[in-house]
Amino acid sequence: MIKELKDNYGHLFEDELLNEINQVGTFKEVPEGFKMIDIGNYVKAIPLLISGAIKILRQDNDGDELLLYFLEKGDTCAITLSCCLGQTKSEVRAIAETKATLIMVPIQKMEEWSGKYKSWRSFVFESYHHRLNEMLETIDSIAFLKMDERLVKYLKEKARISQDKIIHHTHQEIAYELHTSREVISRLLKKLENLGKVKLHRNHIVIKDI
Amino acid sequence: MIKELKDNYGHLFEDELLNEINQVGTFKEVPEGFKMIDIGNYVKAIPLLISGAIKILRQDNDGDELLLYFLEKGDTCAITLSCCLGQTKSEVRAIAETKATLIMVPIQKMEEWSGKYKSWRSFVFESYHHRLNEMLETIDSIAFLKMDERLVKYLKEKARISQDKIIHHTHQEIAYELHTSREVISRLLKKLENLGKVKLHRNHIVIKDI
DNA sequence: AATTCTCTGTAACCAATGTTACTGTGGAGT
DNA sequence: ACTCCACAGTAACATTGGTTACAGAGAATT
Repeated sequence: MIKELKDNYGHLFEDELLNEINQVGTFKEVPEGFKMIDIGNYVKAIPLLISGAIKILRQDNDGDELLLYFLEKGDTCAITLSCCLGQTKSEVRAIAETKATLIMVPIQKMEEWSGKYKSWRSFVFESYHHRLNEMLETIDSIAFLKMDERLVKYLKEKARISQDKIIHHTHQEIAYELHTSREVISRLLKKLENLGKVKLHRNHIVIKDI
Repeated sequence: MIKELKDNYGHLFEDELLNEINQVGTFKEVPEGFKMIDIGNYVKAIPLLISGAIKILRQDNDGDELLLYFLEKGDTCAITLSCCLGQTKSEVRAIAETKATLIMVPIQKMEEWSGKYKSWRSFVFESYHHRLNEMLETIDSIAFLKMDERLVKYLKEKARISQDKIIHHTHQEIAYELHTSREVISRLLKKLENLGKVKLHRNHIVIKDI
């Protein structure tokens, strides 16, 4: 494991901390679509993402979903961190967007390292900062953008995250993540296709120029 | 100052830390409507709220506003904290919702105390946790609720924050904070009045039963 | 090949919200 | 008392997005 650790977190943490992580952390590989945390779950470990992407979703009481943001290489989940500390239930769902590898660190280390390593504190604070900004970005999108703009933003982000011009989702799946209906997404995608920005296929969408 | 400190933060911090805060912090009183931080400002001090309430607003490029949440007694602003650390500009605007008193702590102390006092770390983490949850709550409202439900929630929250059944706002002001138009608010308020839930007046609204 | 199932396309309609335009009204200032 | 002005009421209309309903096209299964 130590190599992946160094490659991804070596510039952040001192050797001593890297060694500690290496000792107590467990390496984990999850397939695409793997449900890592569900709403109401208690969190037992802090994930440090090595590769791949995790999507974080919010769900209301009626089961309606909304995509909040993605975690990428070098990220950890700030919401998880605060769940660890407060020993509270998760307010969000985390699902592997792509195949992902991560290191799981037992939550007891969280507080211990926060006192001991300045770099760990910085990492945690930085992570919170990053996450708050992602949340603001999400709020901007749903508050200030129209659905067509949100869809374009969504497609761009998906393409970036998966490093692939082909979005492997059905219209229904996109509709869930943007919290709208399939018909609306079909309608807007067709408009984008007519504008030459995408090419629609069964089960996937090719990004051309957005 | 030490009395206010003890009263509001005595249960959180050990005496040594309280003394340090007392030494380096400056007491500040701001009137209702005072603009404490604007978008793009750099943050020079961490506010610890003693009394009153601060509203946190988001604004998009077109100047459209949206109320995010309130800070109350015992709270600090997590967004401010992360701005301090990263030395980045504020992404939000902070305005005193009521007359407020607070203690301003120089940002250098942030990192120093984080290493030194467990209680300070807990406070900061707890604060982030709280703020992330407030953000989720805000997202829920704008993503999952209709405008009439959002308005009711808004009125309740305003009444709670100001401890007053009378909301001293014009329809236009409410419209800004909910990011909609004055006409929409007037329409919905009139419905609420017809249902006997509020009583409308010029420049204020009396909450009756919501 | 026939059947079934999922996904997509699309029209028609409805509900919620935003916009335009105008009226009335209470209070402040003269 | 008169004028002015910010605020509130409201109708009519436009737009966006959500819903219903149904058709057709692939893909998978029998």
